[in-house]
Amino acid sequence: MDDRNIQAYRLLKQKIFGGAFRMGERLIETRLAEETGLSRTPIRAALGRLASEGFLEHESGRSHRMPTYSVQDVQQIYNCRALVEAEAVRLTACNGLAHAARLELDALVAGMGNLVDEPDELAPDALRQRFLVLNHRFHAALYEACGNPYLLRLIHQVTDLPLALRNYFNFSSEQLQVAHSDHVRILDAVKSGESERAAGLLREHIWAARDRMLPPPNDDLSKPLQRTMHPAVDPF
Amino acid sequence: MDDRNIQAYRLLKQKIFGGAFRMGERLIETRLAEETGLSRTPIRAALGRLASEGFLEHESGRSHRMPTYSVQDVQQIYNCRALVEAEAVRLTACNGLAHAARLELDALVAGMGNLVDEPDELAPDALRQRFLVLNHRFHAALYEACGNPYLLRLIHQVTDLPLALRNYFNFSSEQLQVAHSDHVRILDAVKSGESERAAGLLREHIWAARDRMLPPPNDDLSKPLQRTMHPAVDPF
DNA sequence: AGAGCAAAAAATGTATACAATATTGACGGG
DNA sequence: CCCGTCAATATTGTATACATTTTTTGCTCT
Repeated sequence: MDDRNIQAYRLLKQKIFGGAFRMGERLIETRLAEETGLSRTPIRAALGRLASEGFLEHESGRSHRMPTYSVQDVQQIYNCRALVEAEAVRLTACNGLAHAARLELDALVAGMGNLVDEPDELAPDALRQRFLVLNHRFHAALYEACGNPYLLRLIHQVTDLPLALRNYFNFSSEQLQVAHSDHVRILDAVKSGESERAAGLLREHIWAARDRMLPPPNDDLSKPLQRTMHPAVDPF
Repeated sequence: MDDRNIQAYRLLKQKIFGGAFRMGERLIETRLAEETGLSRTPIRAALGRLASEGFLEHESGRSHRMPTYSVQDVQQIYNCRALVEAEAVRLTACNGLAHAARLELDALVAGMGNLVDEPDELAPDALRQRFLVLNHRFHAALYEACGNPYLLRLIHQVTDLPLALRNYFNFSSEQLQVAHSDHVRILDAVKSGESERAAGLLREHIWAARDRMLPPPNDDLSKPLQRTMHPAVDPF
């Protein structure tokens, strides 16, 4: 239909998370409107919403901007992730998995297992991208069953942010292997209802991801990050 | 000067948190525009932002609506509060309080102490209102020093929501007294750097508030709440 | 009466014009 | 040569008009 509001929001979110803008770059309404063929009104609404969700910065009178993240920012975001996601998985383990959820999680884990077991079937970049998408879906599916919609809201705020940042880090295939075995253990704990263990494992999993992101020893943690790669996949 | 966007946002937020709308009520753009003397554009932007922050519901083509909260919703919101606020106060205790923050917190605690010690100086409703405002500021100030802006963001999302709900619950003066002594103990723990104890006390404090909100034994926890009082104070 | 339908009214979604403000670039003085 | 000032330009903020959709109203038929 002509819900250009939704269209504009989707388009911009994809561009943002696809790495179309550099950190600190200005997102100019008129230009975006021309590029997308929409008018300024829906573009503006989408920018406002994205800013309110924390994916863009905005001060009155000036353009919306892509935020600049430092290593410290990434660490703080991952600390938030560990907090809220561990609680969600704890609740999920308490509630028990529905049949459909169990099937989906098994499929996602199997998919990631295939990727790490056959690392030569794809180019390294493509492999990483596929893994990241499956990884994101796996985490989302784990939390979906937690039963607290307000907690889910919080989770999305801090889990979607790192997606925009994945363009700034590289992962070795060993790291993917470790992540995969973490997932297996976490899912096991959830299936058997060991809620505290599941929460603990997940917390460690996120903390490990946080620490892995530390670039080569760097004096100034508040310096903006440098980008390392340009993928173009979106998990939405 | 004429940032009507900000004006509209403030005005609507005050109306929402001041209890101007019933649960489920439609917020009609043209009417709000007429009432406030602003045009539809800034009203619309403010409504969109408030919806994106979770304070209003909206589906495309229909009016923005005030959400309807059940007892279960309130419980889930308070569980989120306990989670994120306990972490924030833990961090604050680890970091240590700056001088200015310590003064402010002492003043707020003293203010609440005066209110509960002299309960007859004011009408019960006025007393409750003043206490709630000081209480909100106390909690906000406690978390401000945690050093993680992303965590602060999450906190605001779930701490501001119950403000809109305070119109649906009553508090006895004994409950205020208990809350006050909780605050004293929490602040003590923070001052002496006992981070885990501070976090634990705060978690219990929030959980107690959650359980206090349970209305008389009620079979259906997912039934919408009934309002009980009509204050008009805003802590923003 | 009450349900179903159609027309009227109301409200939202979108585009666009204009005003207010911020940004850019050129110019001149220190 | 760098810095500040001022004009030119670009961009955002706001109002408003119109198209589209939803909601209400009134009527008919059972």
